[in-house]
Amino acid sequence: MARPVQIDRSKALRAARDIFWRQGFTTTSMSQLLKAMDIGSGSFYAAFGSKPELFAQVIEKYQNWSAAQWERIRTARKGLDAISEFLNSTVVDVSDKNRRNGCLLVNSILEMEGVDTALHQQLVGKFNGLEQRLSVCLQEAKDSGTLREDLSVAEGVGYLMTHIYGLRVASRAGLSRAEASQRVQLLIRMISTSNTWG
Amino acid sequence: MARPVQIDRSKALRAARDIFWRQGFTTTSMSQLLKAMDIGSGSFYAAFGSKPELFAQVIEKYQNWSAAQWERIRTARKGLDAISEFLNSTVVDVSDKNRRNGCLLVNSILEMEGVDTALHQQLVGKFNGLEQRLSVCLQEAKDSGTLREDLSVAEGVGYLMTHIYGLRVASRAGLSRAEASQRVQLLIRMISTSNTWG
DNA sequence: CCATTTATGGAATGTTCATTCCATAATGGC
DNA sequence: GCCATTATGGAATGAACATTCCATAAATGG
Repeated sequence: MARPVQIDRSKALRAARDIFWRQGFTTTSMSQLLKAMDIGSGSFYAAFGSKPELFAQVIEKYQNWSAAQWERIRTARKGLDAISEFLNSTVVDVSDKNRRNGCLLVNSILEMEGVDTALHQQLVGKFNGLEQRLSVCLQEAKDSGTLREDLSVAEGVGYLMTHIYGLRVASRAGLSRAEASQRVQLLIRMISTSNTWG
Repeated sequence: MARPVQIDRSKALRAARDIFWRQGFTTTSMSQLLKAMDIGSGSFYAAFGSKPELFAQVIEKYQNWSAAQWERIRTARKGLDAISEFLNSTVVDVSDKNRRNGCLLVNSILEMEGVDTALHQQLVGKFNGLEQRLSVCLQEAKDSGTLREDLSVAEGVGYLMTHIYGLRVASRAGLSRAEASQRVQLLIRMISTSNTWG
């Protein structure tokens, strides 16, 4: 019938994700984007709508990938172990493969505040989901006695969120994978019951 | 002799700081900037050089203000007290006066990575200075026995830096002043010797 | 192998951007 | 009160931007 689609959609989305990750949404121009995705502008607008719409799709896919990784970890581990593993896996992801890029979601929260309110809210919402998942794990830790007695679950969630944000910024400021890994170990140690480490 | 300068330089710099703080460097256009600073383009280029040069001047002034605040705190307090006071004062600054803006320096580190390498390095350097100041205070705390015995000064610095970055992101994600203040209290409690809090 | 349909990439478009140019305004010295 | 000098704000400029347009390419059914 008609000419078939040549674009490898998921490959193109991955390329888009990487350049947005490296440079941010605003700083990445359409010409850079098209070159990185290796498609022409005609195909681009047919397939993805517009630059902001593409960005939303990238964010969505990134977030799905991150949530899937969480589920994978959850099947094997519980409580602080699960949290520790999650932090380590994101540290690896953040500091190793895409060096010095931090986290696409965190970067975008900072970039979009006051610029694109709808997208900013969407991003904040994704982190609320993370808070709930952390909360479940902390409750498990409390029940099993591995969480420091004087720390409430709510306090623990705030504590962890600060670290999750902070580690991602630090990685973009130049923190190495090894240093980040040490920081993760320390922060887990600090919320564990004292007899498990001292 | 000649027509005198009308521009109130420091007022204009403050206006520029606030709009960069709210929107970031890239997203802020010259027309927005000129309107906010309330000057014409002729005066602007005569007084500040260019948009990037202005930004560097704003960063410099912001950093000087921040360093001055640190010195003020240091004259009255030592050890963990000084750190606690510094964190609280920046939390107030970050969450109260310029709501939801985070920290101009942290925002800019994320924004400038891979975009303006020179400026990014300049910013990272400013945080190295902060690390050294934190290091001195932590050593004081160790000497006076208020720092948790099992925590080295180096570990403590990393721990604090992660929090400092993280709190600023969280504030831009919507964290209230009160919540931020609680998180500061908690993080100080966690690195204090146990007998001082429980 | 032609007709139809749709994907494609590059040229064209109109807007917005940072910057420069310039006529005018405001001062002090004469 | 005029001259020299420099600040000023708005108009002019040219580059870069996101998006649209379009001639062409690539496929299938007849």
